[in-house]
Amino acid sequence: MSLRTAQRASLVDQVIEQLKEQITSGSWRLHAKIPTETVLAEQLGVGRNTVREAVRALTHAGLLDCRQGDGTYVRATSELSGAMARRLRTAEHLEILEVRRALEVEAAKLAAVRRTEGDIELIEAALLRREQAWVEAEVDAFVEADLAFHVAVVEATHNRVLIELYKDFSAALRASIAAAGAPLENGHIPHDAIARAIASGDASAAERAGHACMEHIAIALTDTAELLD
Amino acid sequence: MSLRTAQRASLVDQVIEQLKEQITSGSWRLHAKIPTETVLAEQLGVGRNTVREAVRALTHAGLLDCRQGDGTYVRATSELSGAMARRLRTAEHLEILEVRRALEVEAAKLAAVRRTEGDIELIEAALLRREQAWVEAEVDAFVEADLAFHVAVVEATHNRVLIELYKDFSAALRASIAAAGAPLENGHIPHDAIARAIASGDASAAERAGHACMEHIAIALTDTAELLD
DNA sequence: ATCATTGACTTGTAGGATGATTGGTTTCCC
DNA sequence: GGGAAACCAATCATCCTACAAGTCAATGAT
Repeated sequence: MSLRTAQRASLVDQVIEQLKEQITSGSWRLHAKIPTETVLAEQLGVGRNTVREAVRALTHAGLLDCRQGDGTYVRATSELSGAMARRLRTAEHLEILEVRRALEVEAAKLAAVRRTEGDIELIEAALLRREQAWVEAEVDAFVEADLAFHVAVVEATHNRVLIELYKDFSAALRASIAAAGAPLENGHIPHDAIARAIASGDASAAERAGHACMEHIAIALTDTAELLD
Repeated sequence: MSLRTAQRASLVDQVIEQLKEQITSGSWRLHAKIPTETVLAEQLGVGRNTVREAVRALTHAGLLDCRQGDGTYVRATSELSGAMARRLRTAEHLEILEVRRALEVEAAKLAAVRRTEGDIELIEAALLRREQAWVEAEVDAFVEADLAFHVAVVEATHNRVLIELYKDFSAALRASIAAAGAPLENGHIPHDAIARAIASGDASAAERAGHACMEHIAIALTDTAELLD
């Protein structure tokens, strides 16, 4: 047996896990204020120092944000999204797009094979919201629904590593999109072909549709870049 | 060690910075035992709780390792992929492989188009080291050269986002491989086809070779999994 | 209405007390 | 002498109280 792989979870580590659970599960939303240290200590049945050490660890990891005299807030929903956001901010759109292509095309392919009925429903619901926001020209709702669609596709792969990686990525993406000003011309990009291919379980069609989608975005990107010149 | 009592940042953050400084500067080497909490508190002129919170933050980040009743040791000299490593530790090999496939196939395709002469040299050098380690049956050197090869391919894309993402990923991968015991049967997997396709600038050949490589690994994985049953 | 004051609440820091765990030392028995 | 058990000191783990410092909103005087 290997040396100390399974060491007894310390109290602080348990608290860290529970706090992370609250964040990732959505019980504590982004920018929400979490209970005070005293309350948390009571609820979790541990001392305030234990809570503090856990909160400090998550603060250093970028998930929480403590303000003396005010409270503690959720800064990010995952540990990587903070670092990722920093990274993406200085990156070129084309570079980001190439990574998206890598992840999303593979995701579409896998999703076509593994999707459940529930996955299909989620994907189509997001697609519907996306189109509705498109005809109503609601930028925020459109971006949100667009990201929700892609996340739903990735979740249909049931690959936890891929899902978490992509969620971090898309969270950073949202910031990037919002900062750059969302180009609503992307509305006509054929997302429905992806959804259909996944629903029908056709992996190669899903791959082709994913590639086509990314190709459209690449073209839209270069178009807007030319417009800005 | 010098101790300052500036007040601009919080005390804990200052202590975190000073501890990190000791680690990255090399004053505390890898696997070295660091002073006890009490001593650190005295040296830094802060309370023991402050030291504890700082140590806890670095422990959670993967830089330190606390052992009750023994002491605290330096576990790593950089926190680049602490979160990623934690995540991959609980993941299935197949899940990780699917993400690798997504990133590496796209990387091979892009590298075929963008590689410079220098990239080709690095790739082939890594390939050479890999084969040499294979015939000499040196496990550590083989794993190192194998990862170096893939990193070199990714770097040939000249996509900074992809490069950093993959580097974090592969660093975590190394730990995972080392923990699982490297299956040296993977030696026969055709990496040279990827290298040739990239050198000749044939993107679709590179894509096919990348897929083939991942396919081989997948088969090797399921084989070893069956052997373990 | 405006603005300074106050007070409640919250996080930041300090330090002590006690328990749990580890590693080394000593002792004791054979 | 050798080995095992008991012991002890060092260290981290947790909890506690106390106070400092910061924020925010209600209060009340102007």
